[in-house]
Amino acid sequence: MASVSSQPQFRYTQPPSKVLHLRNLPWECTEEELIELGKPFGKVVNTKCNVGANRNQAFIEFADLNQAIAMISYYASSSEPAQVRGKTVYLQYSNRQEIVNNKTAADVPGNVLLVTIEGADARLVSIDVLHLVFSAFGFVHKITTFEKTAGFQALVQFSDAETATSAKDALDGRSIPRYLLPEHMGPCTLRITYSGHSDLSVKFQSHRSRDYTNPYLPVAPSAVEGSGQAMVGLDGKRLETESNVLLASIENMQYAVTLDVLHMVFSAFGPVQKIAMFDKNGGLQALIQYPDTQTAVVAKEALEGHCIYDGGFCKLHISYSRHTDLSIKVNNDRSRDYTIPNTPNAQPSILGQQSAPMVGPPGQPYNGSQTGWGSGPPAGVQSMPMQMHNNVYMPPGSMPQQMAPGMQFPSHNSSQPTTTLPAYGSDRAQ
DNA sequence: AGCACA
Repeated sequence: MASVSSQPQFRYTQPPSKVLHLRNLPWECTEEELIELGKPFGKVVNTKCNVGANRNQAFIEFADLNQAIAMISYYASSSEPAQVRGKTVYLQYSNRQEIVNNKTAADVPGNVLLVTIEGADARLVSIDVLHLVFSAFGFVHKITTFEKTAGFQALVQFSDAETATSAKDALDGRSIPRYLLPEHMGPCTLRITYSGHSDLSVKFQSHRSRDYTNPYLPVAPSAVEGSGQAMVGLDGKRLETESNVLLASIENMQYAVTLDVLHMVFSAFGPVQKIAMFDKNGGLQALIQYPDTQTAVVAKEALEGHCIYDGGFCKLHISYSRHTDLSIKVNNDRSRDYTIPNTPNAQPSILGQQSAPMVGPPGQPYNGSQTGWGSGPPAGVQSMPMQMHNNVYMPPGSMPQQMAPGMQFPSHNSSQPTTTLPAYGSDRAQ
C-alpha cells in the first residue's frame, strides 16, 4: 500500500458522528423543530440552528452514535425526505464530534434587540420609522442608532423579553414595508438578535437616539462632536457630560497594551468594575467602568494625556462614555467583568493579586494594597503616572519583551469571540 | 445545498 495515512475523504462523505449537519433549512427553523425532527431516532442532547452565512444550516447532536446512524439510515432509504416546514432538508454526518454552543448574548432572550438594517440605503432609515415598525409589538422604551462596520444598527428596548421576542420573531429577516420609506429608497432588511443590554442610556433626544419614556429629556445640543457629547461652556472649553464610564483611546501604541495593564492603570483611582477593549479607526480603545462618576472624574483628570510607557508611548486620551453600565458578554483578553467573582475564564496573575475586595468610599482613591502601588491617586504624578515602583511598568525600552519579575501574563492567546460591546462601541456584529 | 466565531 502506498499512501495509507491522510487520504482525503471522498467529497461530501463523512464518517459517522453523533452530530448531524443539516442544510437547506428554512431560516425560521427553531431548535424545537430540530428536536422534533430528531426525536424519533433517539435522544437529542443539543442543537444549533441558523448556522452559516445564509443561516439555513443546523446541527443536531444525539446522545448516542447509533441514534445518529439510525436517522441517517432512515432518510437514506425513505421515500419521504426529512422536512421542516414543508421544506426538504438534507442531512449528513457532521465533521465535528460535538456541538459547541457559543451561546452569546445574541442568543439569550432579553428586552433589548440589536437590529442591523441591511440595504444600500439602510442609513437613511429614520429612527421614527424604526419606532413605528417596532411599536407594533409593544411599547418601545428607547432606541439608539449607530454606525458600525457591520453597517447601520439600532438597539431597541422593550419592557420585557417576551415583547422583544415577539418583535424579533416577526421581523427578523423581513424588510421594512415600502410604504414606510421614501420612494427612492431600496429595500431595507432587518437582521435581529438580542442585545446584552437591558437598559439603554439615552441622554438626549436626537436623530440618533430617543427615550420614549421621558418626553421631557432635553434635545441634543446641535453640535455633538466626536464620542463625548461635548458642549461648549462659557469659557469656550468643552463641557462634557460626566460619566462613570471612561472611553480611553491609546495613541502611539508602540507597545502592547493589555487588559491587565489597563486594569492596573485605572485601578489606581478606584475599583474598576469592567473593561472592554476594541479596535476603532485603526487604533485601540477601551471602555473602563467605575462604580461612580466621581472616581471616573478623578481618573480622567489624572490620566488624560499621560503615557503608559516612557518616551511618549501609549498616550492616553480619555473622555466620558455615554455608557453607564457595560455589557460584558464574555471574559477574555479584550474584555472583563471584574465584579463577577471567580469567573471560569478569569486568568491568574494580576487578577489573582487584585481579587481582594476593592471597596472604598466612592470618590476616594482606591488604595490597592495588594498591588503595592496604591499610594493614593497620582496627585504628584508628572508625566509618568504609571511608573510605579513595583516594576510592573518596566519601561519597554529597557526590558522589551520580558515580563517583570513576578509577573505572569496570561499565556493563552485564546481567540475567543470578541466581546460585544455596547451600543456606541460595538454591539457585536462587526 | 455542503460545517458554526466577532
